[in-house]
Amino acid sequence: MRMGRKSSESMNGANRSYLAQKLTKGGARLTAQRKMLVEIIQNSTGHLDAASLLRLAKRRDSRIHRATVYRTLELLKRLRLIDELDLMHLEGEKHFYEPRTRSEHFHLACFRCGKILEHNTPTFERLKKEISEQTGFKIEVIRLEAGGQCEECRAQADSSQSDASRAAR
Amino acid sequence: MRMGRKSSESMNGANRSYLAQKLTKGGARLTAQRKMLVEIIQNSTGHLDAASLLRLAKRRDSRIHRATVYRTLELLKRLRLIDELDLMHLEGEKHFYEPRTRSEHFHLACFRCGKILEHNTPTFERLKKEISEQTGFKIEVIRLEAGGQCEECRAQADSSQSDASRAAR
DNA sequence: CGTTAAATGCGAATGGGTCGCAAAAGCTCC
DNA sequence: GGAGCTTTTGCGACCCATTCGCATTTAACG
Repeated sequence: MRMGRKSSESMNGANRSYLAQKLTKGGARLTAQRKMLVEIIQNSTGHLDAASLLRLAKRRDSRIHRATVYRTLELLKRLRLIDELDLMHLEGEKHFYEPRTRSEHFHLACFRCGKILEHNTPTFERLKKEISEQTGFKIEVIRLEAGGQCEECRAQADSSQSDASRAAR
Repeated sequence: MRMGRKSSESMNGANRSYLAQKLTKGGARLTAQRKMLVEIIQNSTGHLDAASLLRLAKRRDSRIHRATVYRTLELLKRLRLIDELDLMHLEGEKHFYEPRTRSEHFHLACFRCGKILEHNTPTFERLKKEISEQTGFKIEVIRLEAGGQCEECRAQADSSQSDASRAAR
């Protein structure tokens, strides 16, 4: 393919075979673009949207195309290597992505300051189990998101006007 | 305004004052369009998207505009009269809406047959409480959605090919 | 009723995401 | 390690849900 890259970069042997295994199982090919995109996602700290991912990828190889990013995200989603988030549409309709390698958690989006908190409790695990048991539904993907006010913003809000008068209009 | 309507329709006095109260609290005006849209949403059984809502509204008054529907949905969301759902993007990126009058529940979207199940358990309530207690976050909106396979589709899937080979590519 | 700020209709614009196609690159098998 | 077949990529046009700016209309309050 078009990318003259040294295949070292920041991927070690172990990671590579893991990815290769995941990607090639079933017919998906391990292309330079896919390797690069997965690397970027794995190494990123925050929550990436498609446009940011494209921007970062273009820094390594400017020839990569938007469509490839979207197609790769779709693939990784199907393979369960990443999760797709909406983050309560705090920043419009775009989606965010995070690797599934980290431990499970859900997201709390502060409507005031825009901060995204990650959290988890054993009750979430229990809830998932109950859902399956009670409904017979096999959960493949689950997304829990809340919007509201973080602790800091709450403190500020208390000394300001009421929510109701701000909400209407 | 442009709509020559008898203000009776299917809204009774109690509902009307409830809406009037909710809408006018803080400056929002009780227009004929808003009353109509809220009525349609309240009386609808399934999950409405903006386009369906517009279609239904046009049946009552063809002059209502798309933008009004979107603006009203935005308003109702802010006033907490409706919840916005993504339903795991089973049908593209559009949003669905449901009145908050029904009791709380979350949604399970079957990737196979497209069915949307509604469910709830006391553990969900407990989870919300724990989130607030543990993080200090004040939850204003919460959305729990799962995607996977419903009981019926699971039975069928068992006698068919494996998930993995279907997912890759 | 008259006034005035808010809401509507309109159509153009935006923005995230998708598609069809020809060229290019992985994979497989020898 | 190259031929040959299949998947993937780049590309740009396209799609679809949603938003915007502005002139006109209307609800709400006096």
